[in-house]
Amino acid sequence: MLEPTPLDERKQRILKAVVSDYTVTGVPVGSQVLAAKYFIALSSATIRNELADLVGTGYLQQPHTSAGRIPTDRGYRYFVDFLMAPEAATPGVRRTVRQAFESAPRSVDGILEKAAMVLAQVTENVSLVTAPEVSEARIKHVDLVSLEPQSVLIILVLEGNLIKQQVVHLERATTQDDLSRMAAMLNRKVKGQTADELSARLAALGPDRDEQRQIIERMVESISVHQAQRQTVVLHDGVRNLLRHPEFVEVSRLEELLELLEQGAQLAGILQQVAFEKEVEIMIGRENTSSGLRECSLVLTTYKMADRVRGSIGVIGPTRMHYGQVVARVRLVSQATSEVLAHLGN
Amino acid sequence: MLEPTPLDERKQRILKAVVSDYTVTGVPVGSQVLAAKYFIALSSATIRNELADLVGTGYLQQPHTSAGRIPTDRGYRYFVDFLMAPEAATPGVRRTVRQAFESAPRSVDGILEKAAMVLAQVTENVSLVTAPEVSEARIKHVDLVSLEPQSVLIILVLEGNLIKQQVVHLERATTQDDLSRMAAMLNRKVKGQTADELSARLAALGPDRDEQRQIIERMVESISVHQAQRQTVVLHDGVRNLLRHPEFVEVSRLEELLELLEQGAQLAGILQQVAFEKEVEIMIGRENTSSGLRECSLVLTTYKMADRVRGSIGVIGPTRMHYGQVVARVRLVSQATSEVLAHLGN
DNA sequence: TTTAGCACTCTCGATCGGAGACTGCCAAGA
DNA sequence: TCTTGGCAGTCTCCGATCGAGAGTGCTAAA
Repeated sequence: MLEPTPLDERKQRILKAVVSDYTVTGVPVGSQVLAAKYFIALSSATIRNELADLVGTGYLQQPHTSAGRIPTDRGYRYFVDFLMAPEAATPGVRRTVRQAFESAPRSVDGILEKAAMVLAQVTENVSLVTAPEVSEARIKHVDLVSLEPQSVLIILVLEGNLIKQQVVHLERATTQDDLSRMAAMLNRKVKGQTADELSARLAALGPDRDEQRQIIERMVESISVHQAQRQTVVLHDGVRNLLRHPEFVEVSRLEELLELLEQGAQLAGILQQVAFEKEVEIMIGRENTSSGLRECSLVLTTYKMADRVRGSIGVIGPTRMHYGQVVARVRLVSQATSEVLAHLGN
Repeated sequence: MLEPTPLDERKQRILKAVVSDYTVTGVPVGSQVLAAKYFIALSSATIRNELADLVGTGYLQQPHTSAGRIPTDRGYRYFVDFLMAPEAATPGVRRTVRQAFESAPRSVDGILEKAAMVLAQVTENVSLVTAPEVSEARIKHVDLVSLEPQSVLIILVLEGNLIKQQVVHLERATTQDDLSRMAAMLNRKVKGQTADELSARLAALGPDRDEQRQIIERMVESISVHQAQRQTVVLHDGVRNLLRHPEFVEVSRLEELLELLEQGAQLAGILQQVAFEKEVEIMIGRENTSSGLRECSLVLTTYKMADRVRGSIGVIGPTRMHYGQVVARVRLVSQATSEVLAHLGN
């Protein structure tokens, strides 16, 4: 890692111009283009000198000797940290997002799916959405349904109207009437508790009351962090958008990325760790530990749901992306999603 | 469409050899290769004559004058209808499938997801799975949960332990106690009925009993055909497999296909109409109405669940695929899926 | 009906060369 | 000291050319 080299104002303007031009055209940008489009007062020779410096300090690179310059990961990082102008989503985009949610089904899953869809659409990249983290969510309602004599379906309604289900096997046959009574009792006992609280109380309960204990254990399991992590679903949409980017003409890159998307677990890990601190987190190229993301950037943020519950939402695209615009749109969709989720019950 | 030309036995053998060789190598197969590998008794010149005939009758085509022959859609169709030897899945594949389901979560969605995953894996193509068609499924249990004073969550457990949920808004505020009483009553009334029966009885009920009527209406809606069709989810997996096939090096084809997969509705239509008659339905190339499937083949069948309920499962791949093997594996996964679904409640 | 022989066609890959785009460096000018 | 014009050098890209290789269709003989 190079130590942070301070950039004087002109170098900053040149770096900014290179990033801006390159993200739009996709072509390495040369000194003449810069002089003509962005720095009429300067000659191309002067800009060449500056460009050589920026290459030396690691902000830019040349694909080959006689080509223009393109940003390095470091150059993009400097750009997003210091140079990027804040952008606002255009009215057209706002309308698209609003309309998308209008046709969303009134369920958490349905809304998140719509969010993934519209985010992919407006950013023209692949969108990612994790299911909400529920280990701290309070339980709102429990229901027990007899499937077979010794087999019970547990239905949990959590804060934010999120529904979890789990099948449990009992040692003794139990009728639906028994189950209904048990459900009524459980509702009195567990309502308003979180999984953590429940599991603490469970430990204090002792080994008696077999069926009930078994059921509560399974309830805890189905909403605990461990479980959630193991099978966290990462929704994604918009893979077709990637095909339009010239950086994916060689199929091998696409293949790595697809594998990452289809297996999900590794991505889930990245999404869970990240993005709970800053408002929007950007990870550029090799900053990602995953080798499949070597030439991709992630723009991530979170969405909220019933205050305590939340998940991650964002996009993944080539490092050469219009960061300002993507950030604005990711933020917009995240806010809209939170809002729609908040109104779910009304 | 050419009228069906009868093929003598030697032409059949040659067509079969061309299809077999081409599906493995991916290279147009010439008269010399055929003579050497499949017809030692014949000279290449004889085979050339036969090949010319097969081109004339539309079973084969030449990419260009000096290339070997490849099957046309018609050639593939003849092959799968009359020439294809039945194959059985290998023990290795059987084991893979069995193991995949062992780690599946005990829910319909989870099992179908696993099915899509393992089918993509063993066929090395894109797998497709529709959600089960539930309009004829009997209702097993109803539960009503108060989300907000005027907002109720309906939870329906159907035959096969399939869970449907729906949010409904009431005109009057209703407490959870009221809802629980109503649920108990509904359970007595609607248990064992199908959506169709329920909707018929609803019509006879008259306009009184507002809340209850509203709730039943929504129940019917959430499991009726129309609703199901509108939002039938088509699971798919294994897009990365396509990248390995040389027919998808040009990205435009991939793009069309991805769009079809990501929007889903059109595919859902194809999957629903098809494959309820024969055991395994094969659609080859231009037999598909969708332009995105011009150069693809579908191999589809159904899976069962609680007898009445069923959905479609299959794969989509390039027309040049090993049909015998794919058919065997699609059938295997479909059977395994049905079996696992049948044991869901035990 | 089958086969050997042969001329012909087309693709594919390698090679080559020129146009174009930029650069780096140098020396002169502000 | 910074800037600039000039210029030689380098590299990619594109199109043309060419030869090898593969495979065919046709013809005439078996």
